Amino acid sequence: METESALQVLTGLAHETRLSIFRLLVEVGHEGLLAGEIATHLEIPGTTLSFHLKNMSQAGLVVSERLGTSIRYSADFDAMNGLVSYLTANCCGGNMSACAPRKKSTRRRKATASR
Amino acid sequence: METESALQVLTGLAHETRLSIFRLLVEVGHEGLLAGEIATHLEIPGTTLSFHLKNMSQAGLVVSERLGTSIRYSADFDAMNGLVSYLTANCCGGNMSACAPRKKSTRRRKATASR
DNA sequence: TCCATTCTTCTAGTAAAATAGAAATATTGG
DNA sequence: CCAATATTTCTATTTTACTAGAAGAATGGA
Repeated sequence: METESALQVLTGLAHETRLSIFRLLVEVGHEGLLAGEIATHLEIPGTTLSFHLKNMSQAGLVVSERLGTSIRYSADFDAMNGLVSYLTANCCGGNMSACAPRKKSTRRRKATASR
Repeated sequence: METESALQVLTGLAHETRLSIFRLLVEVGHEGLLAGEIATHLEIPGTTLSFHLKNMSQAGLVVSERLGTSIRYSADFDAMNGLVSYLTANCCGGNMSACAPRKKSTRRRKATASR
């Protein structure tokens, strides 16, 4: 995965509405939902939904199929799975074990709590 | 992980500069880099870097430690790992195997736009 | 063909995020 | 205490993203 597409996937999820859409589609599984069903479920206008679905579709987060006058959308896990590999590529200069979730005993949080 | 913090993590990575920062810190490993080293490496002004590091710090993507007049930043994988679980939570109504990379499915449902 | 559905694109207005200079802050050494 | 260094916060400006109404396009039925 290239930086460009990793950014698309991240941007495709980094919005409250789009994250809701994705998780909803993840929950229902491969059969997905019709655009209208998503709009009703999340209570957002169709035009707004369409804007986000286009974004997510280009990012590879969802796939669509037309069914009559409706369009069925479903989550595509491939983009998300690829993202994780991308984020940890060349982790710790090749020493992957250092990237494993650290144990609590060795974890160190920063002392200066910003915000 | 809650939706709010998942969004913070995603937003924390969904920007070209911040993604570069994160991957750079992932590569160098636990020892991290000083803020100034990051700025030099990525060729961005210190104020811009600081803006992004604050963002990422609040998202839990990086941790910092002061070393004299410098501040050392390093990647924290916990937030990213938690994100993946969050994204696939309740996947396919509990049928996790359905989330594995899929084969070409011809399954199809009747187009009823009810609800 | 004409019409009702369903969804998308167009468009313009609104909101949010990013940039970077100037000023401020924390630290250490003299 | 003062100066030098590294970084952050403040601020204004610019850029990008989101929203949603109106209009347009695809589909299937009568």
